[in-house]
Amino acid sequence: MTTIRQVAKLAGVAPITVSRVINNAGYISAETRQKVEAAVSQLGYVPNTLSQSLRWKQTGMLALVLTDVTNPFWTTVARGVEDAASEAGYHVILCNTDEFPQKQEEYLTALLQKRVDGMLLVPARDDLEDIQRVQMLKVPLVVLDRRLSQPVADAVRCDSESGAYQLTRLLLERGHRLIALLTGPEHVATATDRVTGYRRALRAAGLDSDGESVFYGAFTIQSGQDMARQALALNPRPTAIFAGNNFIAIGMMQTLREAGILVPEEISVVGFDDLPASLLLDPFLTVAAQPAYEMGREATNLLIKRLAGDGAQAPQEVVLPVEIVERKSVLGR
Amino acid sequence: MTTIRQVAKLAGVAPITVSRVINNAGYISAETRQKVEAAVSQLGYVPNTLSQSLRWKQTGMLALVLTDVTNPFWTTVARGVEDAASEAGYHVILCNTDEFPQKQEEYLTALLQKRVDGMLLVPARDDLEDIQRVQMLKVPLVVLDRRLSQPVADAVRCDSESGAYQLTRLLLERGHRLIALLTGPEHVATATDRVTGYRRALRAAGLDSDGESVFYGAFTIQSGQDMARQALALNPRPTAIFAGNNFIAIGMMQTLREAGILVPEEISVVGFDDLPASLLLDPFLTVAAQPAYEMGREATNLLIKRLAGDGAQAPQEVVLPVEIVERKSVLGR
DNA sequence: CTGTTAGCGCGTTCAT
DNA sequence: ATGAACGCGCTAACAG
Repeated sequence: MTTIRQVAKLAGVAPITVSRVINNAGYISAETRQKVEAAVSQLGYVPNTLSQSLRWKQTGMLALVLTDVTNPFWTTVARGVEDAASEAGYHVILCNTDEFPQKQEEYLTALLQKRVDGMLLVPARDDLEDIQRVQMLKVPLVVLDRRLSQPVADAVRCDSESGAYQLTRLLLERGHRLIALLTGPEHVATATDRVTGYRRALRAAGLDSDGESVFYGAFTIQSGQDMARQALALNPRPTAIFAGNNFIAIGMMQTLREAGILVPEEISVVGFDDLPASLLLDPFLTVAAQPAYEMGREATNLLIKRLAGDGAQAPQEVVLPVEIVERKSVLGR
Repeated sequence: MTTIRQVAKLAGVAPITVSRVINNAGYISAETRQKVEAAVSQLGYVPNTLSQSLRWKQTGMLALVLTDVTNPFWTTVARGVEDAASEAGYHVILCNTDEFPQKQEEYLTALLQKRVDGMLLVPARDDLEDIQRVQMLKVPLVVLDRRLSQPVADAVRCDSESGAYQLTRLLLERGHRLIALLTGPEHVATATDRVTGYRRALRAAGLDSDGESVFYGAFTIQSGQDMARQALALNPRPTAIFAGNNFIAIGMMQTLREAGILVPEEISVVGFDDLPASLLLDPFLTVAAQPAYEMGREATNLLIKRLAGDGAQAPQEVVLPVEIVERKSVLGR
């Protein structure tokens, strides 16, 4: 590929002059500019960002490390990140960890080596090691979606606890007293926060721990199926099920369908995370909807603010509200 | 951040020795290796890939330029790309063009400047300029999903024409004679190829162009709604509608629902692109399903093969078969 | 087995 | 308004 030097030679000027033209820096006579621009287009010169980054000590790249873009929730978050980054002139590298801490570690290492300017991370575990490694190198990092037990970094997430509280309360108000909660892994805050909100609602309704039935699993369809089966085997059987995320909800619904149990006539259900309205012909699940796109945007904007020098500030935590969307999957009793 | 020189100094060796240890290149005595590794971990040294890329003339980055990750079809393609790239040690930069040629051009420029090793492109238009600009710079490029009128580059796509032919034939065999096709923009091959397949099926069934009704629009829900409304206004009204992609299908279904028209009792419908089974509780649309994940993988592997030096070969075209999945949205008449 | 020299492509600094 | 020298961090090529 052409270099700045070759352009300079053709234009009969010094490399630095070409550099100035390209970056619109310093004073350049109209005439020289002409010559340089002619040479640039004649040779099809494309500036090398690697070299620029090396000098400028920044790459214009952000990393988004999440669990799985295949989930529409994350897709939407990713789109929010991409849009916000793009507006600020950044590019985004996307990485899927599939919830594996090891993949996360490998990606973080690679991204640090690539000298990304900043990172957005959905932590696979509530573990500080990886995060602190990044921070040690002064690379700004925003934790996305999941609360860490130690608030060591900027974070943007939704209010899982409140959402779970509201959903549970909604069920309680409709007269349900046996509500099963199917949630994610015990080491993931979004899973446990939803348990907390659920419990708080039960307590507030005067139910003690006998009224609880919480199943921990994974945020997957398979796990949703499994947990739903277990919940249905309970005696007495729950009159309502609360699915801890969209995939669990789908798995749960599949199990209910197979078992021939009608929703909401025979059992009421609610879920966390909406599926994009666009994907559903007939949205019927009552859910706590998280503002996924905004989450992506907010997090990215926060990150970019840090990059702009807002570095030494104390970690900031942005908690976005969830919206309860009542549809057709809950019946009173 | 720490540099190789600082590590070298601490370890009491030359920078190149550190380099050798890090890259496992050349002969290094166990003792020296020890010292270097100690220094590396003591300083928390992280090699700078930018500099390496500058020397090695490769960045280990691929670009995936597509229209919109928010569409589950592209999400799945993206995941295929990511997985294949990751296995080969590449990272992926993701860019959404939203079908805007200008965005595409801007992204390509930026990606060339970043010296990505290769590109996967879903062209916003059947236009050669952007592609040739990339090729001029000897950056391998694979065209994804959409056939170009000139086969100038490697390409991986599905057999839209055959899929459309089969779907149309399926409807014809069920006795339908008035079949409306709602497709994408006229300048996008996946849209027009589906028209071609549709026409071929009609011809084969002995129907002339009077039997045709094709609507061109966009691959969006909104457009699907609009085109469906137009199709329903036809006199006589079609007995079947063929949606040219998943989003058009969703829009179409919404319109049908609003109009109170029962599927398949009052009208039969088929679609192109499956929605991931995982997202649907009750898949009922008969579709031509494209192997999205495999498309992503295949394209990436082809690209990587080119990167490995298989460069001078003639452009290769991989056409993947689509699978007709019969479900519940078609009724005979 | 280890080190020296030089250069990847570009931009800051200081001259002119 | 333009240029020369140097360095960003790293490694290939060549010593020794």
